[in-house]
Amino acid sequence: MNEKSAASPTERLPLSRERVVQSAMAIADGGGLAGLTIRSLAKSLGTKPMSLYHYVRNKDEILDGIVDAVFNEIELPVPGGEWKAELKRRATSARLVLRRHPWAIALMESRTVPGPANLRHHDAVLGTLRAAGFSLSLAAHTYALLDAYVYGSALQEASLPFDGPDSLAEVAGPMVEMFSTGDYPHLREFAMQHVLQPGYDFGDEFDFGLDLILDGLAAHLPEPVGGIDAGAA
Amino acid sequence: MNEKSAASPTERLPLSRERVVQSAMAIADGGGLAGLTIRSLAKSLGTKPMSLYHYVRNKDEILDGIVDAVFNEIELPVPGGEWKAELKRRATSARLVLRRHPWAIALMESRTVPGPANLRHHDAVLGTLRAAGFSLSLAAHTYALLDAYVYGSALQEASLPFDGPDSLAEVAGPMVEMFSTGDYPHLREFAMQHVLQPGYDFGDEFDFGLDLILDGLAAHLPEPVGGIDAGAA
DNA sequence: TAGCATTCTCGTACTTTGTACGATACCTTC
DNA sequence: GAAGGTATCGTACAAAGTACGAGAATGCTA
Repeated sequence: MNEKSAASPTERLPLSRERVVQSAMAIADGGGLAGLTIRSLAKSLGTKPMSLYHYVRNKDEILDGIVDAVFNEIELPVPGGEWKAELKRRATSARLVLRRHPWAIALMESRTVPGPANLRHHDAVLGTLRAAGFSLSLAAHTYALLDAYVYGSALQEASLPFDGPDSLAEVAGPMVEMFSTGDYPHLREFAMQHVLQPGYDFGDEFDFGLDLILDGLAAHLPEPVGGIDAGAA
Repeated sequence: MNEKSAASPTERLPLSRERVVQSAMAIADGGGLAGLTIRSLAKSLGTKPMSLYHYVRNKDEILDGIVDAVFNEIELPVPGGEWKAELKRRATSARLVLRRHPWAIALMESRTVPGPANLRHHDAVLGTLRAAGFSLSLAAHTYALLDAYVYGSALQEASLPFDGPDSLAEVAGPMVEMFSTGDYPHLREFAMQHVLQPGYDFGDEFDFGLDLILDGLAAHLPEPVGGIDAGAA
């Protein structure tokens, strides 16, 4: 009865849809999507499972919520800025965000109703492209290409058996063993001579592709009229 | 006792790991990953849930199995062939396969132990690149870039709310409504003037990016010695 | 051919999960 | 303080993965 006022101030905050989503993200970050259950979520909020259903219709709505929260973390490009730099900044940011929340990738496929952050994001990218003189058609190509690359890169990184150059050593043993059978000669060469060499970091691959794509896109743009300040003269 | 011989020949086939995996794929194709349960799988095989556990350790092993089965459907590039054509063929094939089995994309992120078809696939791609004169480092870049693009494109297609130019009309209504608020002006323009125009097919975006990437890669290759049949003269 | 061992099948039951239903506690407004 | 909405949650059920171990089928040896 009166024990409510004695609890920590943190969990005395009233429940809200926002707190539910925030907590859900924290759980997914810590224990993956599998660790996110209504019960674990309720516990982390200091409440009981059924209380959450006052703020969300069902678990799917929570998933939609955390996906949109992820989009919210991605830096938006600024329409009117130098398009290459803007797109690179947002791509790099998106990739970092997805690395921080790898569970989001799997979710994106299943959530078909975009949230407001998602829409805002798309709008900003399209705005940047249009301001830089991209035709609608070229903007469509560009958007599809860049997004596919960013998401695909995130997907690759998420499915790597290691997590940066350090823990690479941990899987090196089994890897070498697997290739010792003589099958997969090229994979073997690739692993031994390149990936397992000191200094290799898969994360570095990202920039190569991103630059290649951006440069390729630039070649598709009509000549900038002025040539000094990127946009229009 | 004697009712066994009366059943249809189809379900009289002895159970096997292969049949389990095949059936699991069929279920996932038909009803998505959510429809694939041990119970539904057992029923489709004319048996009972626990019988499956003689052939697979657990459900995860089934998921690993169907992911590798998907890789098995992708056309391998032929090392020694014209690299651009080979890579394009395998990328196109991969994308078609992933469109046929969209559930595979979500799985790829979670499965970290590659199956034999997966390894064979990687080996063939690397072999093709090496035979074409790609350095290990450039091969790594290329592999990461192409795979990211293919998987990312598949991910995009899978999360589209529509499924080809036909059913696009179905979502046009809600789309237009959503944009009528005045937010998202660029998205609005994009939807109205481009995506919702007759003839637009998102599937066409794929080739643009693929060609851009392949052309960009070609520029990174050292000059081909002969110059007749490899790259550009 | 008889007996035994191995392989395969599956009935039962426990655990974890999402969530429906309805009761309780709380907080306002008169 | 009574009334009525708002927020919380106790209980319970259905669906799913799978542990356990019993029974049936099959093959192998003598």
